[in-house]
Amino acid sequence: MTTPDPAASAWQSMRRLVLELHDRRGAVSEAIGMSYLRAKALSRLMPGPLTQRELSAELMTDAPYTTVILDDLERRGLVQRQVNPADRRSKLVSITPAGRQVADDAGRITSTPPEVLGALSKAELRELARMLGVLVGQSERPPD
Amino acid sequence: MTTPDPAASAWQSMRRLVLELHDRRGAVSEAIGMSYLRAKALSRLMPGPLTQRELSAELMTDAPYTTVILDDLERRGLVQRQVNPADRRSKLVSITPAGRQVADDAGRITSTPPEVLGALSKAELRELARMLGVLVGQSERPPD
DNA sequence: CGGATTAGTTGTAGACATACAATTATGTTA
DNA sequence: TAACATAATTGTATGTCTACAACTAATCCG
Repeated sequence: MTTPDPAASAWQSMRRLVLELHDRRGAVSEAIGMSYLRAKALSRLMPGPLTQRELSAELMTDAPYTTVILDDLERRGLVQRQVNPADRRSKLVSITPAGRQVADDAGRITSTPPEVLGALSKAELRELARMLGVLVGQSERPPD
Repeated sequence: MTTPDPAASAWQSMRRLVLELHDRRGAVSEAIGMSYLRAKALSRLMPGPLTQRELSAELMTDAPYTTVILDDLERRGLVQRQVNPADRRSKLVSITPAGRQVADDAGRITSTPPEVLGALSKAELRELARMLGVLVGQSERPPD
């Protein structure tokens, strides 16, 4: 027997839960009638407008494909592009009310926790959420 | 302020950690020179041979695409197909030593926990691993 | 035996994503 | 102003995945 490494075990369980046992990405695509990446683009625009360059970075796509995605979303009336007054080379992409509607539908699916979380007590869930919150916070913080 | 739901918070943090902050799928594909799905196929064959039908179910792919994937993996010398002596309609797919090598490389990348887990104490990590283990176990168990 | 079922293969079509080259418009800087 | 850099677009090529239809071979069952 190898000594179990709790960090490795936790990480592998997390991956298994998110990527396999409770993957919601297919359900999202089906529910809103567009690819997961398009849904992700809408969700990134919820807090406020972004330039295409910024959106490219969020989605990890190159500029040409970002154009393709936005052409699609704009045709559907879910986003708007307008020239950035501060730098007329770039365009600010903003989400429309219809786009918010779709993003909300998608968000409802992805963010609803799997029922199985009920297997833990309220106290355990609070502790779990706290620890995972720390990990997210630390991951977002640039390393010192 | 809405009352924070710890289950929803935990789930969203998990998704964010796995899908965004520490996604390894791109790195795996790049490292081993094939798609993530092919890597996943190899990993599923590690415990032992499967029929193509069983492998299809694991990968959530239909039979024709499973054939395509296996043609590719076989051409690379990473898997072997042989007629199942117990049912000559089906074929048993087994991983080769070269395939194990590749699967190990991929596994090393996906299963290495992000350094940020060091932000939690040993005791916290044990508790985190325990709770996530419960969730995985419950998710795999068919609902009563 | 003969019909139905199952496992796998071949082929086709299309959506989606990645990558790169070339171009236009705008902005920055020497 | 001229040279260069940046943002976005257009176009092309390719890899990947999903879905379906049609087929062969083997098995099961009435």
